[in-house]
Amino acid sequence: MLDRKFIVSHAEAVKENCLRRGATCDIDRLVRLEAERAERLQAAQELNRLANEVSQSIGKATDDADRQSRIAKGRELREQKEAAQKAHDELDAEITDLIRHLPNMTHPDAPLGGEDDAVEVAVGKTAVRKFDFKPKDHLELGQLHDLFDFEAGARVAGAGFYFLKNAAVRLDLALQHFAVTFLSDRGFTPVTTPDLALTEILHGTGFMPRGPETQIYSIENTELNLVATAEITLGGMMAGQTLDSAEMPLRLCGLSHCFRTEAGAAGRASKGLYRVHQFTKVEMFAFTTPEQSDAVHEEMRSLECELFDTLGVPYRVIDTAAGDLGGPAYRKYDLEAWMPGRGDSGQWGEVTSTSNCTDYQARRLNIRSKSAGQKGTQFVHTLNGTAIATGRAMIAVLENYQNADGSITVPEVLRPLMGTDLLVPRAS
RNA sequence: GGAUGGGUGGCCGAGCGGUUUAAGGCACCGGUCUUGAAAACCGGCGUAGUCGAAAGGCUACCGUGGGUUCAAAUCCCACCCCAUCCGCCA
Repeated sequence: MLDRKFIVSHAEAVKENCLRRGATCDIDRLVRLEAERAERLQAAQELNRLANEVSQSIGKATDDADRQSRIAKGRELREQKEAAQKAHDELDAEITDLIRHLPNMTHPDAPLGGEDDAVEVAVGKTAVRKFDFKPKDHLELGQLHDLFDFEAGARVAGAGFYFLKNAAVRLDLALQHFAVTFLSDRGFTPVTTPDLALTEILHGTGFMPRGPETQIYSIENTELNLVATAEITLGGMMAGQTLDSAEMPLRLCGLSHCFRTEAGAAGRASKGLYRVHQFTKVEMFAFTTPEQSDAVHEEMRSLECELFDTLGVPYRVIDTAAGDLGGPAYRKYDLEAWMPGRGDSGQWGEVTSTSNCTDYQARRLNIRSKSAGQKGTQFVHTLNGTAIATGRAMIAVLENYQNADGSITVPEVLRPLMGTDLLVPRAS
């Protein structure tokens, strides 16, 4: 959520930003409503002040008649105050609703345009491999090694759910373990998080459950929702808190399941594990001061690179264009891994994403920071970044590390965790 | 899930319809004193909104949300959380 005063004082910039990000909002109307709200607020406060004065004078009334007349005056003032307050509250609700739909401002260096205008800013250390055989996709490899059961997943929970089996389970755990260990060693406090969160927390992080196009599963008759990412719970962890600036940046890495309805995604390239309703993810999250957030964003990007370099998976990094940013993001980098089995002859597929949300989430979640010896507080900045989403990482590993005979070499860093160097196809 | 007791400023803790401007203490910050420190004494000590050029006002906030009243930390209702005991349970 943007700051009201900021919107009013930078109306043109906000308008332009909305245009760039493909959001529609009548900023002029918003500015008018806000001016009117401020007037009503002042009126209500003034009436309340007068009413308080009268109330306080009642104890000093000299006789009963005097007392009764003061009570009558007080009652009248309270009624007027209530009316003014109600007018204010209605405007306030309307304004909040409008503001809630405004996207964050955009980093000046973020590319302009939409989905196709992302700029490639780096490539990984691992070269895209030239196969001297026709590489299989992860589903074919899964068949050879008995790794997945999508049919059973569909029987149990519907299309988009799946069972991992055999080496896939060990690979899933190994990837989680690798990511958690890697980040723990680099100053991130590992946490496991709830897989459900209150609607209010979803709103605070910029997710909109219960809309027609929602990506979120909700639990009927409750305020609970299955989380789409640990970003929700990690951000919510500090909701309403005031953090000590000296302790920041506060770095966390959270392990959670992620649930997504993928509404509207039908028909898009989504074979196998690529686009599913549930997966497991190790997520980085940071609370920083405003001064720190750009640097921490670069740090997260470089950690994501290091993770995939260490895994030996080829990837490229793209700087997402303004029109393709989600609401809360000020800037976003995606890592796209090379997936040899995707499309006709391999394609890049998004495996991680890191966003600097500046104070957009912190304002809704009311997360502030305070410096010793300084008066007042400020909203913190929040950042998130995927370390490893095991489903998509698994696709990249399986497809890139396959051999002509159908066996799969285990990436070196995962060997101690998997207990083997090579996955051999089951006897058919 | 049942019973009981609780949720008040950074912390402890009083207040239980209007002399509260939330007492008092601890912690913290500034000062006096001191060679320095401690002690003692004096002063300060929350967050947000709002008005003001500033000084400084004003408004809201005593777990949360409603209600009663001219007036609520205080009375009423609902809910949440914590503690202890019991039950259940991985």
